[in-house]
Amino acid sequence: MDSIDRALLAQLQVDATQSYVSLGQAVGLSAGSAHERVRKLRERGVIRRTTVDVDPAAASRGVLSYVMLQASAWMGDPPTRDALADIPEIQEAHIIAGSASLLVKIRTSTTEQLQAVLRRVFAVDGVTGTQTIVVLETFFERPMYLGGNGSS
Amino acid sequence: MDSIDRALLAQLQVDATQSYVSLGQAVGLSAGSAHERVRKLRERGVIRRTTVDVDPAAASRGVLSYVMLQASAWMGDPPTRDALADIPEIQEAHIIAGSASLLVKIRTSTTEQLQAVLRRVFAVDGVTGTQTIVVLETFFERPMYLGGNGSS
DNA sequence: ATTGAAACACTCAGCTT
DNA sequence: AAGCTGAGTGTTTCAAT
Repeated sequence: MDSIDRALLAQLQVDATQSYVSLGQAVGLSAGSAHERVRKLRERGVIRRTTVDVDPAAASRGVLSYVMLQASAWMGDPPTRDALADIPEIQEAHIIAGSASLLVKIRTSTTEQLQAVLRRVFAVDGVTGTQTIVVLETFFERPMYLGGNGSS
Repeated sequence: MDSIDRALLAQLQVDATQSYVSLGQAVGLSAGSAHERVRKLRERGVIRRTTVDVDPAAASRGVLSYVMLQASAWMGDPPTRDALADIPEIQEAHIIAGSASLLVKIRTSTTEQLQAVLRRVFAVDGVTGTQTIVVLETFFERPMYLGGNGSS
């Protein structure tokens, strides 16, 4: 992971459809070398996948909320994980430090559907309470920053 | 936006590198027709961009936190937006309903660097308080669910 | 890391349903 | 309007340097 790899990642974050010729130009490498580096980044799992960023509103997922879950016991185990993963509207699930135990990110089409999802969340073993944060407007959502310090 | 478009989006979310031949096979269309539909999805902004999913740990961004900001005044305006956007470690910023005013997602390499970012956040005009949630472990982060109901 | 060549995929125009 | 087909172009991919 040197500065060229980071530059390649930054380029791909912005546009993963560009050719290896333009990728190479952007980082000062031939197309073949750029290709080889990207191949290795994929192989090593630094690049997890190439994906498409879908507009939530266009996909009828205009309601975004974050829900903090209180738990009666330790919930950092596979059964909890799987129970949450079974709820498709949950996009992220994290174990957190602080007064709650878990934080989940939920996207639904309406607040009615959010309510239905919350009902399912409440039914997950160990969940004793929820605190819901509804997003009114998203300022921005962007790729992870790769600049600044980088080791290895 | 019919069921074929949704199937195409679901396919691309999982793997945006696949050929239009395989995309077409997955949804029962020729490569040319699949291509034409994807082109229109991009044109209409349903597909915002094709990007690469980078492993945060590999990119020295292993510390994930969510910070809720209390505000002394309305912060839903461009100056606030821009001030937050100027902090590269902030990956998302949302206006929220509830006791706080804003929610931001921050990725840093260390908790020390998180502290430095929080100092910058506190310096943003109108911010009167912060509540930080540090993620201990991420269960999962996955693409937005596109199934279920879909209109238009 | 580069080069060059072969294989492959994308792209577009014209045609059909 | 939407899908199919086929030819031409550009890109990926790989072996040799």
